[in-house]
Amino acid sequence: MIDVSFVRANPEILDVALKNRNKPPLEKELLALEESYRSLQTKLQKIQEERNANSAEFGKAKSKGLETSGLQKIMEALKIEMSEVSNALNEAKDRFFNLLHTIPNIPSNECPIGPNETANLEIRKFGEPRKFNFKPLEHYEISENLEMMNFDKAARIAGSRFVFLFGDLARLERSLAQFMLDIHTIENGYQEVYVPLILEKQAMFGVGQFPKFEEDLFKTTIGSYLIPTAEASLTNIHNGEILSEKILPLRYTAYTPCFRSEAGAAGRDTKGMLRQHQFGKVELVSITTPGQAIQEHERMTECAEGILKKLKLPFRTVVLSTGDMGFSSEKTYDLEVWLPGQNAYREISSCSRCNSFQARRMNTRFKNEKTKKNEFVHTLNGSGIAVGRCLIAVLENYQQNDGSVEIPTALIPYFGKEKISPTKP
RNA sequence: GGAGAGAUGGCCGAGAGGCUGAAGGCGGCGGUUUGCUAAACCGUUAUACGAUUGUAAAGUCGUAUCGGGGGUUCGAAUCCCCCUCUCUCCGCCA
Repeated sequence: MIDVSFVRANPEILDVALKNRNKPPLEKELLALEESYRSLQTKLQKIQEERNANSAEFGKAKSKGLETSGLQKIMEALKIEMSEVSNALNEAKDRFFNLLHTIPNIPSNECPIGPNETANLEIRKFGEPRKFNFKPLEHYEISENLEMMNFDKAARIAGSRFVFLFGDLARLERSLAQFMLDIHTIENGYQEVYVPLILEKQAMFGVGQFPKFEEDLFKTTIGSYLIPTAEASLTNIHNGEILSEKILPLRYTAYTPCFRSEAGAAGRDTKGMLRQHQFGKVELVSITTPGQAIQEHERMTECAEGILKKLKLPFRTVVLSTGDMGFSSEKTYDLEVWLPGQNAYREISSCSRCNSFQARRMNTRFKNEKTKKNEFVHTLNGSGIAVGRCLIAVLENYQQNDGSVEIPTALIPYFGKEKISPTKP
């Protein structure tokens, strides 16, 4: 969540930020709610102070065997007043925090301002889209010809937006994940983590999934939620902790399935496995000091880009505009991979800098060595990268005229052979 | 799932209605002694929020916090209820 004292000290900034995110202004309302809850809090504290003083008095009088009925009357009156004020305070607090918790992060001024993805800014491009001497197919056409990807069978038993991968395609998914994890752990210094896939409400709140985006999550019968990304599990590793500055930055990576209800996506990307309720993703998370965050963001983005480069998949990197950014982010780079079958660049990784927005929600701090004060850490997350979409990209970019698919050179040691061919000719 | 025992500061651990934000120890920080290190000794050492002083650094006062929530009481770390988690034993199980 945002820092309210910052909002108070810097008028206008919040409303401008909200406008850039296509949201109505809230600053006035937020500050008024805060004011009303603060004044009630002060009032309650004064009553408590009086109560404590009288109570000490009462104890002394009692031990001396003095008359206490007068004091007792005062205390009883105080008690009633206290419970009234405290009820009012709780209501005011709820109103204030309910609003605060739904306010998105304030975009950095490095971000292009614009209403949606059309305002995103391309900052670099890698690779040239391959020239085909035949009409490139979409990934599901290639896969169905190979008879290794099946949506009908999945729909029959799991519903829409699920998929079966068979044989070499299942192996491709697995080898891509292993390839990515090896690079991030061995070359990029991330620690591999095996994580819970079901998290409690509190943890989802910490990373900003809750309460505003609850409908995007799958809820279990015990009231917990399936993770929509390993970011949720990894970022929460240090939930509630005070870290030593010396150990920062911390870098974590995990390969997990991700579960998304895709509540608002009805009708979008319904063909193929571009948008599924369940997909594999290798995630990168860094926890840093405020001073390290900007450089770490660049580094993390380069780590994600490195995967696409090694696989020789053409892509471009864009800075998301204010209107296209996620709730918790102050700046986001998207990597968009070239899909010849679609003749378009499509998102395959998203690297976000969240400053203290998540840390404040999780209450994750570090002790500043110089000032000896506890400060909120900064958190960053990025896909390193989405495995399901990467599989699509490999299929479409490496498809051959005869229906087979070549395996990128860097992946051959993981995949075990150089080509995927139809099982039955 | 059943039975029992627990949860106290950075860590260990006392406290069993008021004098307890909390003994003692460890660790950390500052200092004295010292050729250096070590040791010894002395001092200091929670967080959040509010009010207030100050240009600021910071100070002063107050409130809350002993796993979480509720209750009893003039007053709760301490008594009662509910929940969560940990440990031990039993059952079940990849």
